[in-house]
Amino acid sequence: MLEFAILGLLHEASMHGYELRKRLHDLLGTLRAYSYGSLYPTLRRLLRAGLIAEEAPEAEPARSSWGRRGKRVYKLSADGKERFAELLADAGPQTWDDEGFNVHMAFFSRTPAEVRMRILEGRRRRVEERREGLRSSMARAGEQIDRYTRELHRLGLETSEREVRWLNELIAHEQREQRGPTE
Amino acid sequence: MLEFAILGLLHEASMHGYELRKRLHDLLGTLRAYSYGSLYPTLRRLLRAGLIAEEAPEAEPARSSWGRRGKRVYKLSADGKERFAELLADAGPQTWDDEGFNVHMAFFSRTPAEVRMRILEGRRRRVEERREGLRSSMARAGEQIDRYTRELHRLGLETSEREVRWLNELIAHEQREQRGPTE
DNA sequence: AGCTGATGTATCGGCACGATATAGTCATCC
DNA sequence: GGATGACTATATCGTGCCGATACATCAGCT
Repeated sequence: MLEFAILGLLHEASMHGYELRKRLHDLLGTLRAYSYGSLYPTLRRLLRAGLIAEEAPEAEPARSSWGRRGKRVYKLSADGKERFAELLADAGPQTWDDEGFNVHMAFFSRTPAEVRMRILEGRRRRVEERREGLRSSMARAGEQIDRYTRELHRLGLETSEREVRWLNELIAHEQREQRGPTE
Repeated sequence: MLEFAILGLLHEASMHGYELRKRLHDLLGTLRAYSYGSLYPTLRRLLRAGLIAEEAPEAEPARSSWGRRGKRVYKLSADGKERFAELLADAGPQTWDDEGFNVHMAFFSRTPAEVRMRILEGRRRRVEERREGLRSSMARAGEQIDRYTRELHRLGLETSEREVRWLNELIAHEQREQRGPTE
């Protein structure tokens, strides 16, 4: 997932790690941390795999003897663009869970319309399952259950219901666009 | 966090791994997976640490030569109860994030009242921060931003606002209880 | 000149994950 | 009676992500 997010951000512009992390943060809110403990190892992995490359450091010739460890700027390689396109076209199970859905949605404007639709519908199914799970768990043992757990379930249920409605609106909008994009 | 959840569940009743996992699931919904890949290693860790113990297998003398690998039933040890009490009394930062808060709230009826209050208030602060982050990010760049990202932020903002209201109600309820428990 | 806070790269141990293997039990259906 | 499949149950492997921490650079302030 981090790989996908990094590829997508570098697709917009070349960046160094620190900036990448900030962009990840306001892309995903506090949903995920994506701290340096995962960012830098992933960056190295992508480098080794040849999906990203290090940009030349602007002809700045070895300032001190040890060099200033200075800003490594990463850019997307041709392979990386291809890989990103593959991931964009994917609508598998990992695209309906919380973090996967958020990341994919952040890149929706570059996602093919029918893939968008499948992701949206998959996500809806997933949230509906959660909603039904909570409903039945609240119906079972209506009284004897712990007050705090009940409150927790109530909030979860309302949140699921709202998300389903939100998804319905998005899906309806997509359908309208597909039928008559210029109308 | 898993450690805390396991200790809490075993505090109610002795159980084997499979059942433990089911109970974890309807405790936490689909928020966390807590698959066997984390459950069994954690169980072993707790065994080694002496916080839980294996219950005697009911005098069933080696049914076949290799034995039926049968049900390992775990129970809380004295140390484990102590450890659970410590964790119950904790209201640190990890109790305000999504998974931590959910687990702690599930054991709220066994949590001291003032710890409950501190957790609730900490959680509220956390959610308010998220809410403010989303608000400012929506205010910044009001137009130019991607339509899908905007929708994502809108849902997140509404969800945060609802959760803050929900927390306010819970906190008010706690205060009422603390002032006049029997009224 | 010295402090502070933001920028920036990097690693460590540990926790949790999904996938997968293995195996016993029980009901159902042909 | 024996095949099939659903459920119960234990266990491990590789991998990804986490928080904490360390270490540097640099701009602005005082």
